[in-house]
Amino acid sequence: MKLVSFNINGIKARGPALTRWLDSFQPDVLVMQEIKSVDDAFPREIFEERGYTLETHGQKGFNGVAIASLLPLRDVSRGLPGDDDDAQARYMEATVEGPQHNLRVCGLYLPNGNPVELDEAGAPVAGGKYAYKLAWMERLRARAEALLAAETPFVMLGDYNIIPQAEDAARPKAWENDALYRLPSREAFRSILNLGLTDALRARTQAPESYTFWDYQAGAWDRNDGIRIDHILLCPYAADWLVECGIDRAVRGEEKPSDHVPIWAEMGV
DNA sequence: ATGGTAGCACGGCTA
Repeated sequence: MKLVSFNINGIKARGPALTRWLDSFQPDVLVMQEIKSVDDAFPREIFEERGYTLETHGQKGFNGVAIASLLPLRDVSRGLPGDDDDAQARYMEATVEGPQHNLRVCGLYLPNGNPVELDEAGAPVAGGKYAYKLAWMERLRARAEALLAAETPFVMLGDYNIIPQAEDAARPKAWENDALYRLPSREAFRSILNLGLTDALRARTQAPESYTFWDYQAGAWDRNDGIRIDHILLCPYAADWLVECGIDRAVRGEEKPSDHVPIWAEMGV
């Protein structure tokens, strides 16, 4: 089964590029981020004409996630547990019924967190975007812990907005104080990994320049000024089922691309 | 310190 995460940066603008990629790559399960659409305005025909089941969790203007699957989906849930007041559409889950195993697929769009607002003691300002990011990551950690405790095989994949290590950025120095890379952000990501999850890409390659995002600005793609922020994290069961993992970098050089590219995992489920 | 680009939706925020 080919499982993919792709931050498409706006479903209404991405139609042609997305359909070209869908027809060539033919993912079995696709989780999308930044659909930037309400559910009713999502052009479902892109997927339904190709035989996909589509589940969306949208909001107006920003954010929004979706799951498309050729395999049956059940028990779809929307929203990350832990804060009933969180109105941002950034998380959904569905169970994919594979021929051999069921897999809980958790699609996520982790908050960017910029600008970083700190008080005089250096603590994140309550109500600020950086505090929201860290709180969201703690909720994600708790969700992973709950799935592990239930022994539910799962994969958490999406746009994490986290650069895990220096080798995951072309210019790490430039990101030192950024919410995507500053130490507390990386520590929060590590604490999720340290539950026993596997970074699928790093389990299969140590290749340098394994980037998934290049800014539209300042010719970042032409200069290969990229960062690795889209990740596939596997629970121990899922890590055993991982066959291969890669990044479809060429998509970034095609016409009217997203600023992210797909990251995929071949899973023996 | 700013600007550089893109998306949604049509003004300004988000990234």
